[in-house]
Amino acid sequence: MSPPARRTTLVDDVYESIKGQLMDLVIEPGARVNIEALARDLAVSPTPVREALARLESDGLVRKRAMSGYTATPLLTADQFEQLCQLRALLEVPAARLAANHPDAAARAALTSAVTPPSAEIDPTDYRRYAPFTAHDAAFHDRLARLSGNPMLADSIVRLHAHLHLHRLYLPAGPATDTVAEHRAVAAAIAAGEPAAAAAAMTEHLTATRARHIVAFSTTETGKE
Amino acid sequence: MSPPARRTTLVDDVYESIKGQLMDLVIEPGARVNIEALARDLAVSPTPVREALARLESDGLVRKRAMSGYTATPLLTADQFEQLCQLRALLEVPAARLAANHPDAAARAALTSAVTPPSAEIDPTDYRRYAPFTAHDAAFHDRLARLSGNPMLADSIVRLHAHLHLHRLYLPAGPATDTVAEHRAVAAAIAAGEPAAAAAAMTEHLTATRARHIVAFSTTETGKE
DNA sequence: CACGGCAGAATCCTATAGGATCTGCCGGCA
DNA sequence: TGCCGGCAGATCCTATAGGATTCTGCCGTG
Repeated sequence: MSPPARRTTLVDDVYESIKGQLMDLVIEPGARVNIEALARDLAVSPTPVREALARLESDGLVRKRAMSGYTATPLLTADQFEQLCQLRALLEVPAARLAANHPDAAARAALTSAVTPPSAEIDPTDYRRYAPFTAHDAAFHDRLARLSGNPMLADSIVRLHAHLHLHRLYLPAGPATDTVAEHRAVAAAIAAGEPAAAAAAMTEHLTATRARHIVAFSTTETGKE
Repeated sequence: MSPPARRTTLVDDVYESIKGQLMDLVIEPGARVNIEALARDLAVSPTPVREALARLESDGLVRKRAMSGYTATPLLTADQFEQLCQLRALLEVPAARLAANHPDAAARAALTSAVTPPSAEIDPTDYRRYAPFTAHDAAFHDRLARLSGNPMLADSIVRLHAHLHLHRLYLPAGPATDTVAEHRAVAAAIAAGEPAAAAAAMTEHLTATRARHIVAFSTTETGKE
């Protein structure tokens, strides 16, 4: 009965586990990732660990140097953070516009329920057991992205959230109440089916978010590549 | 002297090789990917093949079903192709605008030299030994994306090209001369440092490209997920 | 003729072993 | 003091083996 039947592969479990450790900062940005040590921690062999790391590399969460192993992706520099904000605006503002045009009014309204920050409503099977609020924020943006009706657009957006998340854990940032209020404005415009208002609210939110986070770079500058 | 010194990992070679086979349609979309068969072909063990496939999965070129192996990602449906075009417009039009604002005038002008379709100028070390023209098209868009000055934006754009490429190989599409002419217009606007004109030219190009390719779906509809 | 079940083969997934490479430390020399 | 070369330990990369699971073809039954 020890391993009688597995409905999921070890590699998948290991992948989620390592991803969680990276998101929780158990493995700090820039730190070297020891394959055998991870394998011992997870009580598996190095083989599935290597495969999981290969996937995480394509996700941009770790980097590989030939014959030298993996390292956790370092934090973004100030320039890179600016570029990330710029890219978010290019993707998420149109996503909000599209979501407001979604034909299913009920689905649009359901987004409003996602703005309330319930700390206990987070799916425990998901890998997001880390800092509750930043996970909630990511969940809201993910739902909105999927509501755009363009899965490829949603994937591109979701892919960016991992990097943002790491920075949020390094600073307390501005008051969460502001973020919730901005989310509420976006959700309201989408529920009302007003694309222009939704786009404007999202632009406002992203601008405010950038302002809340950019101050962290003035004090602690990593400077690393 | 058999394997005296390797400056690159076997996994990297295998990754590029499999990617090439997918791009060349040696492995057809939707086909099952046999790990051991690939390992025999490449004269390596299954271990590096598995690791390469894990990376390709994150790239979206293959899919994994637990306990059942990998399959090459099927061709896009008509809906997905529309979504891809929409996403390209969101990313590449701003990229053209940014490229036109690039401070280095020489770099902007260098893009113009990339519009000529020299079939022999393709880097042989690159994995793009497949259909020459579509590779040239991808190279042009890649260079333009990098010229935007936003590496994250460029990565998001490049990530979309793989899927587009597969479709280009399934149809002769419209005359290549049109594509080259459109590229020339985009490059000229960027070289001249005119963001609005560059954005307009890119919009035109993407619209025309979509029109050239969308007709292929009316005849052969895969219908698969 | 259609459908469900079963045995064999093929394939996948994980663990382990061994050769090759890199990193850190230590002593010698300018 | 500062720099360079070499050795030991740790780590990585690849190959191979074996248990577990899935797929395929065949047979029997309704």
